Amino acid sequence: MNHHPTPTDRLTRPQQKARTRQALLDAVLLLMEQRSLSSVGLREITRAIGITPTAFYRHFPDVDSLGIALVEQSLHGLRATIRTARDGLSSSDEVINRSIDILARQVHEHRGHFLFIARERHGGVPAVRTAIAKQLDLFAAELATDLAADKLADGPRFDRWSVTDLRMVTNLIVNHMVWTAAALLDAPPDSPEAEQQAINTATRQLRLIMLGARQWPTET
Amino acid sequence: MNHHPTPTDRLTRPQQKARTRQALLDAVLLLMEQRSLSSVGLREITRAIGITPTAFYRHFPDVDSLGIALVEQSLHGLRATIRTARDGLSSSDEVINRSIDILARQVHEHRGHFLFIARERHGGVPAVRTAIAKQLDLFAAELATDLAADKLADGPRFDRWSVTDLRMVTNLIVNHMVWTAAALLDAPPDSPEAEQQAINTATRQLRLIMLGARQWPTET
DNA sequence: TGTACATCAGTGAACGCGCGTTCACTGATGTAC
DNA sequence: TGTACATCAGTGAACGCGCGTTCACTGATGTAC
Repeated sequence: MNHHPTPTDRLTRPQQKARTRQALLDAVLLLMEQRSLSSVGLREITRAIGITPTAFYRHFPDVDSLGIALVEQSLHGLRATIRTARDGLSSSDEVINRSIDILARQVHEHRGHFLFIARERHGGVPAVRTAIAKQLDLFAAELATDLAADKLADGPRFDRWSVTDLRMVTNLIVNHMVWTAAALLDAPPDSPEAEQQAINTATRQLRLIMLGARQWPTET
Repeated sequence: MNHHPTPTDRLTRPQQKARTRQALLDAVLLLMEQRSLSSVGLREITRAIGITPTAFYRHFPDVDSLGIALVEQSLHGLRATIRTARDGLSSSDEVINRSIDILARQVHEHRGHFLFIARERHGGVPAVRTAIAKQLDLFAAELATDLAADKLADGPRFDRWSVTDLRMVTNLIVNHMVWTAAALLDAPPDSPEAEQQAINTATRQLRLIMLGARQWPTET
C-alpha cells in the first residue's frame, strides 16, 4: 500500500502477502455473520479490507477456494484446542460436563468459525461441504483413539470396543457437538438463560449417550 | 397462458393460480439440487417454469417468502407421513429399524424437500431458519406425546418420564434424524453400499440412544 | 341466456446497479553482481 | 556498499451481463343484472 517505509510497516513481501490473505479470510467470516458464503461477493470482500477487486486473484482463484482455506483454518485450529482440553480428566461425568463447557467457551471465542461451519456443513458448495466432512471425520477418528486409550473410572470400557462401533459412537458424539454449537449460536446473545438451557439439554443428551455406550454389547 | 379454452385447460382462475404457485415451489426445489436458496434468483425461477419475472410478484413478495412456504410444505407433509408410519409397532427394536427404514424411503421419495431442509436449517436466511426450527420442534413435541403413550414391550418406560426429559430425548432423536437424512443425501446416489452403511450406522446409533434412555434415571 | 363491467394472472419494455473478470500498469521489495 | 534488473502485490479503467423491481398493459375469467 503505497507508503514510504516507516517503523510500523517493516514487513517483508511474503509477510505482507500473508497479512492480506488473512485479512481476506477474517473479512469473509465477518460478512457471513448473517448470510451464507455463496451470497458473499468477491467485490464485497475486497471492499471490506480496502483493496481493489483484482487484487483478490493474487490470493485465491475464486471465493469457493477461499472457503476451503477457511474450513482448514477453522477446524484444524479447533481440533488442536479441543484435543489438549480433553487431557487430565478421570471420571465420565467430568468429561461430559467439561466437554460441553469447553464447546460453549469455544463458540463464544470463535463465533465466526462456528457460524461458518454450521452454515456450510450442508448448505455450501460441494467442495466446501466435502472439506468440512473430512475435517469432522478426523475429529471423530481422533476422539475414537482417545476414548480407546482413556480408562475412565465409571465410563464405558471403550478399550474393549470394536473399531466400527467406536467410529459409530464418536460419529454420533461429533454430530451432537456440531448440533450443540449450532444451538448455542442460535441462542440470542443477550440472553444467558437461553444459552444455559441449551447447555443443560446438551449435557443431559451426552450423558444419555454415555449411558447407552456403557450398556452397548461389546464383541470379542 | 393465452390459450383459447380447450378440454385440457378448463381450470378456474384460483385453480390456475394455485397451479402456477406450486410450479414455482417445485422449480425452486429442483434448482436447489446443488445450491442454496439465497443463490437462486427470481428470474431463474420464473424462467424455469416459463413465466415472466414480474408474474412472480403475483405469488410471493420475494424469494425468501417462497422459502418459508416451502418449509411449511416440506415439513408439514412429512410430519403426517412419518406419524402414521409409526403406528402398530410393538417392540423397541422394531420401532428403531422401521423408523430408519421409513426415513430412508422418504429421503428417496422427497429428495428435494430433504435437501432443502438440510441446506437451510443452519445455512439460510433467518426467517427460513426460524420456520424450520419451529417445525422440527413440533416434530419433537409430537414424538414426545407418542413415546409417552406407547408402551413397548422392551423399550424405555417413557410414560414415567418428566416432560423436560422427554423433550431432551426427542430433541436428540429428531436431530439425529435430520443428520441421518443429510448423510443419506450425501451418499452417492449410484452406490447402494454407501447408503446401506449410513443406514447401518444410524440404526446402531439410535439403538444406543434407546439403550441409554432405558437406563435414564426417572424422577417421581 | 345475454350483456356490460370488474378482476387480476401474466406480459413486456425499461431502469439502474453491482457483479466477476480482463488487461496493461505501477512502484516498492527482493536479488545478483 | 552501490547499481541494475526482476519480481509481483496491488491498481484502475473497462467490459458485458444478469439481476430485482417499476410500470402501464392485455385479455381471459368471473360476476352482477
